[in-house]
Amino acid sequence: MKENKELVGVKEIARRAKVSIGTVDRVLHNRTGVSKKTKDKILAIIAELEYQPNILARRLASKKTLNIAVLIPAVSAETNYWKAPLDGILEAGIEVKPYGIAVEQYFFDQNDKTSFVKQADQILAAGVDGVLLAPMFMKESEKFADECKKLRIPYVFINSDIPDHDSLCYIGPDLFHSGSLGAHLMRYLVSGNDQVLIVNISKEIDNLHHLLRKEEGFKDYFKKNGLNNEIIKQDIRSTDYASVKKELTKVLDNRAIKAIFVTNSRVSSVAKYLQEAKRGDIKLIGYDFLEDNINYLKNGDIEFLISQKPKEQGYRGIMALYNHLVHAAQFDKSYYMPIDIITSENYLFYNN
Amino acid sequence: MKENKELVGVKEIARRAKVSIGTVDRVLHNRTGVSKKTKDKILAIIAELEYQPNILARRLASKKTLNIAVLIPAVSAETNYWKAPLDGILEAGIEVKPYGIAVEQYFFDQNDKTSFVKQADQILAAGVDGVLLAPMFMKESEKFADECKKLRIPYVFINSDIPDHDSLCYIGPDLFHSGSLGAHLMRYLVSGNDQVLIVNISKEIDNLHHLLRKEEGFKDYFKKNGLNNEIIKQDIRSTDYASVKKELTKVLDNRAIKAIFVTNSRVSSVAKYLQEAKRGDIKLIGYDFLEDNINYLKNGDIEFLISQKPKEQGYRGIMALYNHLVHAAQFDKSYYMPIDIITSENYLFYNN
DNA sequence: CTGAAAGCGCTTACAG
DNA sequence: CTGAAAGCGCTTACAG
Repeated sequence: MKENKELVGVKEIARRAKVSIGTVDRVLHNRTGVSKKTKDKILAIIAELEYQPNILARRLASKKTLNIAVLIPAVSAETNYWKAPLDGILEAGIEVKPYGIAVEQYFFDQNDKTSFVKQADQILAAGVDGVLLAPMFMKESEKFADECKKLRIPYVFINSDIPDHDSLCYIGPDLFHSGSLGAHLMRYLVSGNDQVLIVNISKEIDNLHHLLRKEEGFKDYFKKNGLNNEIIKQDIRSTDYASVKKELTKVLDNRAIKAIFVTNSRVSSVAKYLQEAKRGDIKLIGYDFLEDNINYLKNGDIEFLISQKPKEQGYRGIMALYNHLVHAAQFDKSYYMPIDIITSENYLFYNN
Repeated sequence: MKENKELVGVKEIARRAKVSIGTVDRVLHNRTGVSKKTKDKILAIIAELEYQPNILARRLASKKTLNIAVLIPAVSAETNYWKAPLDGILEAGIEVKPYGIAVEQYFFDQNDKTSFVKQADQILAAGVDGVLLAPMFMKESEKFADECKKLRIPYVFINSDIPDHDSLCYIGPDLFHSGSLGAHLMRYLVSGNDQVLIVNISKEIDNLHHLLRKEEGFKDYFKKNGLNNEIIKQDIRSTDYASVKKELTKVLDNRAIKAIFVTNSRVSSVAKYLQEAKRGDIKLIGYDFLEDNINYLKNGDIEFLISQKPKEQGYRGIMALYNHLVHAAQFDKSYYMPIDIITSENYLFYNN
């Protein structure tokens, strides 16, 4: 019963349509130079046979490799968060290489828009078949996306989204719910009227909407559940430890704060401060599976870390492009990552 | 600089060795009928060139498909836990199909060893290239594994392990740490001298070592952290609700239990009981992302669910065999799944 | 023990 | 607008 499947190939289509396989190939790829009449006939046969091209043969015969460009922040001394997505990208790259896909990285500096633009231009100049990018800088990213669109180059966003911008898809966190989960966990750490502190640490204004979105989700949870804890908020716009220390001292000295929610991976500097200041009584929740953070998690200085599979984001981003380019696959517009909770008891088994 | 890579193929090897490509193919596949001398010469050239076979061409030319057999419990009315691994298996199956891999399922009844043996025999009779199995029944699984080994059929264990049995690898949970995490979460729900109850619900003695291992991890955490809560344990060997109810009533009526840890997915029947008995004061932790459980999680009857990526286990199992059969990949002996924590705030984003 | 040829299902020039 | 041929990098008989 499967046997008839065996016969379905360009050859069989050509036989039925009484044309050569070259012509079949032309309509398969929507190339010009085929009369409407024969094209329609071939199309009908393709539909009838439910023809599925053999991608092995296709990629073998067409010697050209498909190029995917990756545009993400460089791993910096300041934060190695982007190491994880890069690992995922590299892993996927190895996996798809045998199928004729080449992945090339273009790194930019998170603190420098011009480096983003420069790299984006490089990609355009190189001429690629697909792009995976972290659209950190709104305006610049939109511009780049528009260029890609014009050139009919598919692109995928990871880590943060620019909605309604015709990306193939978005792969990353749902920030609002991430914040709500933080609040939910917070609930196990405080009671009654304990005061809670939210801390945003970032000097990059462009990214601030990330943090704010988490903050919203956090506050929403408390309101929705009728909790009356006072929630105080502190923005820290210099990321060096001295500044963090100064700001924290100021807030904590004047209040009876019982627990802190740090909206990004900088939670380790808060942990460091609490340790130094001997404030083990204050519970801490923060973000990301980074070595520093894990160390504080281990000794109990951090209670929970929330993580959103940074490695998988990179991996899936490449795979989405691969599946689109090679298998012409369709996707959901958004693929939200799970919101993982990491504690001292399960961090050993976490894999990004 | 990459250009020389292009030349590396059977043709180039044959040219250098001054033999035909047929002979190269023979040594590539370790077939008989090649003199030691030419074989050595070819091997040397292969090594020197760092030859990597083109798997596209390989699978295209060799028309035969590779068959992978899957031996797992059937999804039953009693529990649909195995739906998730099956989904993962199916997904992987679709993914590898274009590369000439066929995946076939063989289901057995968790409560009937003979069905396992029967299906195992079927697989042996069918003659396959690889096996993915859940070795629920120890002795029978060992026997089957030994047969596979004799026939040089690679096999992968999922969900539970039989150590030292030459499987290609094991993909599943680390049960002990899973239990410890349960205890860690429990700590947020109880205080001081609150009593804690562990509940095992299962009629299948074979699987009991699973549950016991989790129990050990749970208890170990309390001991290790110097907690003095009294831990009571209750085994329930009939899985119907009436029995669960009866047993729970008995335990709970005589004690001031503050929280319950259920060692498997049956946590929903405990939740049901607590709801009926209006014991919302008792906190509940259990296992697995199943619809019933999630419903109780949503209304707060269950506080935490622990899950270990059942779908991913199936997916990775197939992929491991695929990578081994097609790419001759090597693996770690054990691949432990992350231990995920699911709450009312993040279940929407969980994906097995 | 070894080689020469055909073929896997496509794509890519080239010719008309 | 269409066809015939060569070739992608392998494997598979078959012949010697």
